[in-house]
Amino acid sequence: MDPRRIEEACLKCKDSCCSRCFEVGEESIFNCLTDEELELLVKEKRHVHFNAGETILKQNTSASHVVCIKNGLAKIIAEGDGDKKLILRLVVTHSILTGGGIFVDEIRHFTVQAVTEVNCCFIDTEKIYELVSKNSQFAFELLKLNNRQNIQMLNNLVGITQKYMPGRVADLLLYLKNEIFLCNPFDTRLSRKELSDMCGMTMESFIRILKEFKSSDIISVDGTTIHVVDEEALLLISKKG
Amino acid sequence: MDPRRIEEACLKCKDSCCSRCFEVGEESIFNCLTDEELELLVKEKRHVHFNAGETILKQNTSASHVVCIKNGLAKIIAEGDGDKKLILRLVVTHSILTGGGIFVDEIRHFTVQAVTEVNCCFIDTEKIYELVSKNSQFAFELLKLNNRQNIQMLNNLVGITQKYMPGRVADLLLYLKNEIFLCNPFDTRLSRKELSDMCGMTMESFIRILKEFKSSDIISVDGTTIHVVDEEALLLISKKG
DNA sequence: ATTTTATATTGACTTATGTCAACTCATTAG
DNA sequence: CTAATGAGTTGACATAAGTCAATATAAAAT
Repeated sequence: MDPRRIEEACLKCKDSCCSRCFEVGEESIFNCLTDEELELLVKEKRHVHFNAGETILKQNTSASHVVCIKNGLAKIIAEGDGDKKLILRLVVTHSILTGGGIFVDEIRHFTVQAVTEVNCCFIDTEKIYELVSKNSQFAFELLKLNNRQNIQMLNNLVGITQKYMPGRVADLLLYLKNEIFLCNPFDTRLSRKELSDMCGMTMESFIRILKEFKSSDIISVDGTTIHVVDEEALLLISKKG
Repeated sequence: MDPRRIEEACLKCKDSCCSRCFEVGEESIFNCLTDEELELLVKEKRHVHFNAGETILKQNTSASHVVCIKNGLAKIIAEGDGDKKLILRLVVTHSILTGGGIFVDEIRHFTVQAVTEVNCCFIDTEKIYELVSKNSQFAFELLKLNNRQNIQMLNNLVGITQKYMPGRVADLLLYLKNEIFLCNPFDTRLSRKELSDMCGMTMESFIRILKEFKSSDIISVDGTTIHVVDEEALLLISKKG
């Protein structure tokens, strides 16, 4: 099939097609799809733009779509009773959000909110089901994705239950630097409250620990920008508890 | 294919075959398999017996097999640094353990230990891969299983980070009664240390809360046997934090 | 520039939870 | 039968972390 067919099928969102939501050569669960399958995916998908702060997916609503992030930064929030929140992880450019329970109860188990501007596609869950049954490699990729999230959450759970606050903050900083922003002075765009919600503690506690790290010359902070000066020290703090 | 062929292929473990590790009509990820596929699964699987306390799977070893529990009770443990442990959940008769990261890094991310006597089958991971590519319904079932575990862990994570100890103990008791033992005075077979490791707190703290619940006539306890007297009260405590 | 508003920071204090040590109780070993 | 081991229980105390209130800073609005 001519690649231009795909282009054509996706007039509204131009280069935002899932086919090129990912760089050439980049790993993606869509790589394994044939042109025909890709067209099936693309045909009815919708491209949506969100401003910073807007809610992309809301917890407890029905999981009718899978979201594929073309560019931007978003946070995944588990909303508890009251106004208690836990930010599970961040999702960046080129991520796929299956949304928690698409194969179980078709309900979203978390909220996703844009941190920066976010461009993404909404893909009908039905299409995903169809692809799983048509293309076993795709099923495999989805299983992988699921597994990875499972492992990440497990590590999170162990960290949060077994480490003291400095260890958790160290883990957060390492996560932001090495897994999300991939550069060193990095601008989180996240408030102290949001950062503290990522390691399950109060904003005040988080600030105090950040201050400790600053005065120990482990990091330097300027607004929402953080510079990891002594990564070894962070690794040590993470290990020790 | 004659069902007796399967029987024959599984001489050593008789009625412990995956085909009948599950009651007739019971939901199982193996239900969707054809006789031929079932034979593939059964042909090289091995039936293993464990005594109480024995380790079935060990964290950080390579995930070469999937385990299917024919009968018995086992606990899933995430081992942290030092001797810190977190019991993630229990697995009972008719459970399947995919082991954390079979599709990602082929490493087990948790330990599984027998609480009672456990009879189970070890199925080669390769066979699972083969079935995923052959039978899309099976892939679907695996995705479901994965999703369910993901959601359970998410709820766990939110509970542990956002609830005070009484709420977490209440959740544990409700979980044991309604999801694991499915009867009311139930014998957990678990020590106080193990129970406390399930809700991420010290044994001493756990005992104190259990005492509170006893003196409030919410539960009664006899050794490892617990009787939930006032479930409404537990639900209330769980809600309130 | 000045007011307003939200976020960040700091300090004083409270409390939930962990730590340590003593003691009870049941079970097993000698 | 006693000793010994280990789990369960309790109390006194220490501390990590949360709460509340005050202040500082930055951002936005007038």
